[in-house]
Amino acid sequence: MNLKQLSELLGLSQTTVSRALNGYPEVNEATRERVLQAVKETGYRPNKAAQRLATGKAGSIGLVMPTAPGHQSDVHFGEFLAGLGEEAVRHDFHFVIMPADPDDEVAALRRLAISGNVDALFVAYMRGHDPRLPMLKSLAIPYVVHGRSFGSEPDYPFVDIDNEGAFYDATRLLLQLGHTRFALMNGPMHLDFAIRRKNGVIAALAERGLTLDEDCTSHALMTDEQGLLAMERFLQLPDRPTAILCSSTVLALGAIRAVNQAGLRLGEDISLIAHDDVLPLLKPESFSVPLTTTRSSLRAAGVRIAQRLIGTVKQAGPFPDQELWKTELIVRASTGPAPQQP
Amino acid sequence: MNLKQLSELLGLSQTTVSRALNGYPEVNEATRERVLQAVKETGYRPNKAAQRLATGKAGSIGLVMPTAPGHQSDVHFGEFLAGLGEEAVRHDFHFVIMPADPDDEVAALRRLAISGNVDALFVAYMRGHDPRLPMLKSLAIPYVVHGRSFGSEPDYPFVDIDNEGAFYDATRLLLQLGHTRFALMNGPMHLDFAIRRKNGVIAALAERGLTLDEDCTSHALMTDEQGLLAMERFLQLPDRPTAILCSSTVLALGAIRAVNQAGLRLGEDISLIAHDDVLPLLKPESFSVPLTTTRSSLRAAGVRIAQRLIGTVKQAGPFPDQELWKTELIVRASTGPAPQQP
DNA sequence: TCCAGCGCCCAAAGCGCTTTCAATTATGTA
DNA sequence: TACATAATTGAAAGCGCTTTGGGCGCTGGA
Repeated sequence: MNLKQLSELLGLSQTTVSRALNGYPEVNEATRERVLQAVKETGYRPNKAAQRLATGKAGSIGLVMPTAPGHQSDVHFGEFLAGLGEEAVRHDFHFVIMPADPDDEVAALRRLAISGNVDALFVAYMRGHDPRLPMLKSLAIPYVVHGRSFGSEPDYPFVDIDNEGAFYDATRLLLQLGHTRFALMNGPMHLDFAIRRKNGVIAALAERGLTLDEDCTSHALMTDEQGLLAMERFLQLPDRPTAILCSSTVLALGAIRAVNQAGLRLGEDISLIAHDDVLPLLKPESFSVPLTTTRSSLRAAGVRIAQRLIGTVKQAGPFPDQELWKTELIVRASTGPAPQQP
Repeated sequence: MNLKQLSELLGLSQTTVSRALNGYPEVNEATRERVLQAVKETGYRPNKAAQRLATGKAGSIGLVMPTAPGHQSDVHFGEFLAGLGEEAVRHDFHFVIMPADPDDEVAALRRLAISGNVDALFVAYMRGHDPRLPMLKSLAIPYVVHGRSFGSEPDYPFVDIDNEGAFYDATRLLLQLGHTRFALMNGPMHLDFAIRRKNGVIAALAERGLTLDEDCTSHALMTDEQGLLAMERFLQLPDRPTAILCSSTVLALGAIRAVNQAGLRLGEDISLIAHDDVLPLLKPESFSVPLTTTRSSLRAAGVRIAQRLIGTVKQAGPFPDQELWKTELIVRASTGPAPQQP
């Protein structure tokens, strides 16, 4: 059943039927009722491809999913998707996911954009001086970035959290507790959030005349395994740190295993603050020693970005271009006073 | 730049250019070269919507992502997606993800199918007597099911693991170790894999004249929290189980926390076998007591299903309709002889 | 010498929808 | 009554691609 058949069945023109269905005002209410009734009876559904060809709109937002054989799938990504999805479903939008080799992201994003398969793009895993930014700007398709790109002029639409502030505050808390030897367990070095978090730590330390040692910094994928490895390294240092800043509860999972294996007590021998993306799988309050965290829901960010993207496509009012969310610092049992010097 | 402009530029007809691009044989090699060259120079990309309208093919596979405010995002889902993606990227396919309220999945799937946005469907989270099956059969769009539907005639294309066999084998191992009091920590009761796993346990127990107590069975979302709760319940039973079968390493995570909190030792007081979907986040060998598991990679299943789906769309040879993968039983430290009766 | 057959290429007809431009009728207004 | 105006509806022109049904010039066997 297509438009033509439907209109013949109703004795109307395709024009009128189309208008009736799309809510145009210039069609008689009685006629519209008839059309709607017929749609119900026949189960007619407009052909999306045709609609798209005619309007240029696809009703979808696109994103690139980094993936490759051997590429670690990222829990954070799934959670973010759930947020996007939650909002998209309210507007009858869908996603087009273009899987791509992480080395090929710029090209993949461009392909996705000019494929005409999507109305808007969502971009994540931002890096410093991210090469996707100039590309996106040249592309004339709406987009929102999750995160920012350190070193690039912030003249693009984004939703980000105050990573620097979060880690600054966390560090200050540990300083107030008397800690002086710090370590940072961070995400991959090239990622924007990692850069900013590190800066936050450094800034807070600098106020007390302290510095962050290279040995006491790790940059790695945010998996529990990497957390374990990094912590083992820290613990073997001659003058081992007592205060750990950690970029994810996933990293913390491994880190804490290392602490336990070393026979140390979390919250006493070692204080740890992790950033909590509010992953349903890893609740900081369910850790055997509940975790002090800086918190900001990844999922909520997904919802918000979807809102902005869909709103823009539907021309539903202006949105603030740039949003910087504050994080919460939630104190639990994994932080305590610095142990007395032996 | 569109086909028309490109063909004018080349002094050819649209027909010839189109054929040259799509690899039809009836075009002169020299001409084809010229066309390809021009494409490179102009950066011409065919409009997907138009292609789709003309051919009816979309180059995409669709799936429904269950989501809702408050709905737990599922790590397993993300991992599976990564597998699908890995294969899709090799064939320049993409996904269309239709987010849907879990209560609305049948309708969402139908919408997706008739939207014309996808060439094939992937279906997961199968239930007993799954209502999506008859719907899919009536739909004339290729699909592959991940899992099966207990109680439905197995006359649909699927990739599944031998859940019953896996849990049968796991139970037998524990029986051989002398255990007699069993508990099963399962996924949601309505899901197919949960039903089959339970049956596997029951079958193995029956051979020794044992039964699985209702009190010793839990059905819940596969989160660490639920694992904790279930295990706490088990441990409070007057005659508490010594052998635990567990449907996921995620559940095991919580379960083990409960074991530790109760001051019991895993592999001695309590033996536990979990099913391992090979989630990168939770490696059974990295648990403080390495986990004995039944193993089958979720990601590999994703790759395989994508292969079949894409192959079918591209008419690339016949595929076996139904694949049942064996799982591996990998013994580590979380299983040991049944403790002596006090 | 003829004509079937082949190699290449083209015009034009869709695919199913939206939207512009116009036409027709009904409604006021002078 | 006459004419501008609003209210409805239609015809037809795309959107950019694929594909059908020829057409034209050559070659080679009869």
